[in-house]
Amino acid sequence: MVNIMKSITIYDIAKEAGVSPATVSRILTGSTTVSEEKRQKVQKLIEKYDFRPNAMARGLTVSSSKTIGMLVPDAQNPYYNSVFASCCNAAYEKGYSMLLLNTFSDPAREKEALAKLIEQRVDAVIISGGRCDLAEQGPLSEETLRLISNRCRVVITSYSNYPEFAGICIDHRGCLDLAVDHLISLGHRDIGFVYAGPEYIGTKWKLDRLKEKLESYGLPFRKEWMIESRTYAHRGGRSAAHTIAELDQRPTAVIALNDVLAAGLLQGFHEVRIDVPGEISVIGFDNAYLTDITSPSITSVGYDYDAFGAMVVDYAVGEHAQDQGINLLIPGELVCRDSTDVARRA
Amino acid sequence: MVNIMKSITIYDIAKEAGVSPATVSRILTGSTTVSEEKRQKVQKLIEKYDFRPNAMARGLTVSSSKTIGMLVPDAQNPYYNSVFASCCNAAYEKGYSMLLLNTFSDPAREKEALAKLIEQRVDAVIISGGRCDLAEQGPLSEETLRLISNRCRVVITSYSNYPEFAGICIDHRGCLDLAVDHLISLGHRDIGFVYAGPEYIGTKWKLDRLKEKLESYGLPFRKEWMIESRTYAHRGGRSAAHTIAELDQRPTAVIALNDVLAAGLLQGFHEVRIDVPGEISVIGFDNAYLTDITSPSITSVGYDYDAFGAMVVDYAVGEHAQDQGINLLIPGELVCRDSTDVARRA
DNA sequence: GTGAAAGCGCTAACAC
DNA sequence: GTGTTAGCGCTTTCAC
Repeated sequence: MVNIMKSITIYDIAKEAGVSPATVSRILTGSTTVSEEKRQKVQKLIEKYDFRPNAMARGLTVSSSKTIGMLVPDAQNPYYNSVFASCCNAAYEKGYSMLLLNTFSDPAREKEALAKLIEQRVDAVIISGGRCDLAEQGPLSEETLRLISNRCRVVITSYSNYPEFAGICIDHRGCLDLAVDHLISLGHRDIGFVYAGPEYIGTKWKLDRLKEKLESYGLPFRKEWMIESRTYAHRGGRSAAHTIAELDQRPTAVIALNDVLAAGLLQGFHEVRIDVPGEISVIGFDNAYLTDITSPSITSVGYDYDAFGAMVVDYAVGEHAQDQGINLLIPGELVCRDSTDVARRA
Repeated sequence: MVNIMKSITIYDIAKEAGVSPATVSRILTGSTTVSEEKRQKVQKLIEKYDFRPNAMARGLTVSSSKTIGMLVPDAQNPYYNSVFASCCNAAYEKGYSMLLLNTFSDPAREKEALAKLIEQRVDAVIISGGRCDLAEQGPLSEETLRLISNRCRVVITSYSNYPEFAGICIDHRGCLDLAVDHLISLGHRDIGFVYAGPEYIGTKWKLDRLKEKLESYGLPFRKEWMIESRTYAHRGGRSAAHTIAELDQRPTAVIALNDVLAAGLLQGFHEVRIDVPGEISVIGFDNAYLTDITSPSITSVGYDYDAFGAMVVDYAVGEHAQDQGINLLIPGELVCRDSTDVARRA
């Protein structure tokens, strides 16, 4: 579908101003000094016609589109949404625009989307979630590697084992520490964990760290308190709550892999009349906005999404080109709400 | 920042295949038939090098970028996020990519973002929220109009009073009907409403319709049951619940402008020990994912976001070019959950 | 400081 | 069918 009207060009401006197109270009880019007189004249015409230089033409000559592509499994998901939105803002500040493509974690679609971004000649692609989040990142397929290689910068929002990609990753271990330390400071010693997707880095790191940490404190790491859910959705937390309710000995606090599972725990405990935080404390991760609207509100370890986005974009636009393949951690921040309280033994 | 490596072009492919660039182009676009022999040879080379045609170059010659720009007040907001995500998918199906820009409802930023999209030569821009959602849409500023006019198609995700723009709008009146009919079918006669932003179309249409509707049914439309909150956030609903709790005569059901306010009502009623749905029913709009995770879960009138996005994109890519300036309504869908029940008088 | 001209990578006449 | 060529709208040498 073509645009309705042939739009105005620097030639039109140049002719009317009685200067050369090069001069108009110089004014646009500010590359060289131009006599004040001509600058004025040209500027006036630019405003008169609301002239906007064609980014495609410019991109063609300077080999840069000033766009960044982003691949996410599902843009609807609040987490990816947050990351994307913050990247958008950071990109805007740097004069870039963001293109978003959903992959639905489908490898074929992923490849297709990547190809599309390459065609657009994005200056960088940000890959979020999916295979990149696996604890054991398989090698990139030869195809993907070739598609990417030398064509644009790549940063993944996870820990990167790929020498070609920079990784900006949430400090899952540090986040877990924050959660456990908070619970311990409230007197909890019996701590459970509800999680899903142990093959993913965020889960694995937290689980491993929890074990390490509890043992180092001489606290029990009990198998039956570590509940693997089949889903990240709230119903996973809900059924975990029922499981916990039936335990002979229950933990006094449970950590949920994310806020949605934590919300599910709340629902489940509510159903079986276990009071939160009176009888059991609950803490989540991500500090999603839903933490505020539940009853009780949910204590959560979140992150500064804006800082996250800014960091990702910094790498994407190549401000740290020397650090190819490096990994950076985004620290967590504890936000106390009403779902955690001092431990009370039955 | 330039890309690292000069990428391969149709000329390279053509030379190696011993054909002309035009032939390669023909194969790429499928515009004319090409001899099977040459097609094979070229195809092989395309795969060999993972050649991807430069979209900027193509766009420059065909005057179309195959991209759609979208302006939203805040991409973090779940509603805009949903709309954007569904547009993304719909666009993908049609071979378009989406560019997203945040305006933060700031006119200056809005103009800047619009200019940016124009520079990118997007084929269309989708404007969501902000001034477009006002019930009284002021005339477009001369500047904006000039910026847009004849440069690309525009569709707004609201009712459009602008002859230049198509409007795809949620059927707020129909949605309200659905909510009220549901409550009436449960025996409710005393119905309240909690809302914010009466200057916005979604609010105004619902409020007006509620009055109309209750009166037509001979039901009370009581001033003190119509509670205007200063915010769309959950705390608005919470304080509304407290207000309602102190009423001499309370409604048996309350409609909230959106699910977040409904969640706030739940919190508030919980605090003052009013049982939902036992003593009072609550219903929201948008069918956001949070409706499932609250206790009780929230009955809500939602919409088919995918259909919404598909419709918006259809107009954006000009499949209904003849219908410039037309308005279309997206119907609501009632989703019953646990926050509504039969009316019980005290 | 400024203009002429080449070139970015593609498509679309236009010839053959 | 296929090649030649002229743009698309910009930036950027290279002269002057």
